[in-house]
Amino acid sequence: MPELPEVESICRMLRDRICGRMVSDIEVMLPRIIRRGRLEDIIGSKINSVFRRGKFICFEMDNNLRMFAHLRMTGTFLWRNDLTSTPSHVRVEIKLDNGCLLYRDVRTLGGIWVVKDGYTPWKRLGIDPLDGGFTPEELQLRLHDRRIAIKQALLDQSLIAGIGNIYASEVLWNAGIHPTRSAATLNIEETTRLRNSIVEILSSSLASGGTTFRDFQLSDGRDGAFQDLLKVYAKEGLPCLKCRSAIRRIVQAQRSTYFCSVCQQ
DNA sequence: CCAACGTCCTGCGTGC
DNA sequence: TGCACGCAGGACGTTG
Repeated sequence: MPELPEVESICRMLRDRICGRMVSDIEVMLPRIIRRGRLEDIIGSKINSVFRRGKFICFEMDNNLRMFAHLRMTGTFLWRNDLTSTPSHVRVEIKLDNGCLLYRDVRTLGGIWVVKDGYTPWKRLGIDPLDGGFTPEELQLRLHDRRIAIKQALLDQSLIAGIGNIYASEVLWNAGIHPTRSAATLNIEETTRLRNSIVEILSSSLASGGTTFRDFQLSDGRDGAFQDLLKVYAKEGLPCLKCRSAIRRIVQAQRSTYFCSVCQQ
């Protein structure tokens, strides 16, 4: 499940390959992946820039067109210099003048939007954790009136944009905060710890993203080096790395949460 | 406004 | 062995 570090890593690697290149052809194998607009409209366009907004990827074209992509659970972009060996589950092919960009998505929950005005595929997008404005005070401001569990608040993209289910558990363990705590009950010390854990974990994961995705084999996040950095996610029953007590798993809002009931209060 | 829940989708692991 | 079932979860629409 690509979260901020994975999506940012993908953007950075796509940038070198496709910026300045022209779209020569399009093939859509699964039409419902295209959520808005017609992908064929970008044929003949040159790609000016690639950037990330939360977990969305934005491709900016030279003729006022934009293509957004969201990878959801299993989406990924693969680069091929030629199409001699096509991987499975490729839903969209975007042929450029120097190779081919493949959108691969096993569970097909992801989507692509093609727009020409100021339309964005998101409703409300919260602050980016790697943005300079993401201060403890800013986080406190966004959490102080939320009575939902802090774990759920971290997953709310309209509050903070980019954290997914894996890093939500990791961040709370790092900050020593219990996942079921109401977001509004965090004091400024705890909020500061949480803010620092978010920045630290996302940054370090991003830093190791380069090695994870070398050869442009971008995976769904479970296959990469990030797996080795995880401290609690999917570690139920294993000893906590701080206190050795067993990591527990609970379900919050139909999603798994992993935590240490001793270290996290 | 907030909060909770259903929906979409397929590969894989489990149990009988 | 084969099959049915449940689980994984991101974002949005609907409902309360």
